[in-house]
Amino acid sequence: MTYEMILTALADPTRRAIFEDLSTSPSAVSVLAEGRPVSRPAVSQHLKVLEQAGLIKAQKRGTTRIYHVTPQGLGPLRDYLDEMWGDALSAFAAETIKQSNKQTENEDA
Amino acid sequence: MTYEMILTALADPTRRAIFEDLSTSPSAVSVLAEGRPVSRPAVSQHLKVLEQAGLIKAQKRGTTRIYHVTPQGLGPLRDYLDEMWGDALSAFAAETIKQSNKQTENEDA
DNA sequence: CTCATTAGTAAGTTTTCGCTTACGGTAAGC
DNA sequence: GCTTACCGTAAGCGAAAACTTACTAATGAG
Repeated sequence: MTYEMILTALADPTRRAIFEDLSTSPSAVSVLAEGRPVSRPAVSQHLKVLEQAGLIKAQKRGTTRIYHVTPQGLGPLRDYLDEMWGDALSAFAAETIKQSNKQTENEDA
Repeated sequence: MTYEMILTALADPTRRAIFEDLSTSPSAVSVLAEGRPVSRPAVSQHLKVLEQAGLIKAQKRGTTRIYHVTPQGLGPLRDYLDEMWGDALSAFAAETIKQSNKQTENEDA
């Protein structure tokens, strides 16, 4: 939901790999666990974190649960990044102007 | 440098707060540590992680070191996000078409 | 030269987190 | 109904990470 949860969710390598897998095509839990060096419950726990972050959702079909990526899941992080990017640029610009002014003051003296 | 390092760097709340502070305006280490519930060495260690991720840089001035945000520091993460965003959308679209086809098959039968 | 200020580093501790094993719960097949 | 397959949850463990308390280094002021 929030960009903080998305960041912590994508910070872990295993969890990020699962998310990237799901970004290609939806898949069941046991299938996701097959190709990985971790157990199936570990994958389940990772899926829970990803789901709480709003990145994926489950779709029950019998006993199996098909997980798929949420289309706008990365939205909050994207917005946060845009905001920070703007702040960083303006902060850098402001500092450049500041330096320029100091330079001018020195020239004045 | 890489988007993995940026993700792990921004995942920690304290580190993210420091980065957001620096996005507003450059600051020295002791100043950054003042308003926070952690010690100054802890801040130093966080700054090291942020610097290795390419998000900030230091500027020596006497004994003090002024840290400032790198303008293009968030670039790699931004690129990664754009790529994942595209994948997520196309995966969702592909699944929608798949469902639509299955629906048509049922209608044919 | 001495002392004070600023900050990075080392070592040790505490906490967090990812993983495993074990268990419970639900749906399908015989 | 009984078994099998699939999955989430709980509890416990070990490794990683964040934090603290020293200590060391470098620069400026007196």
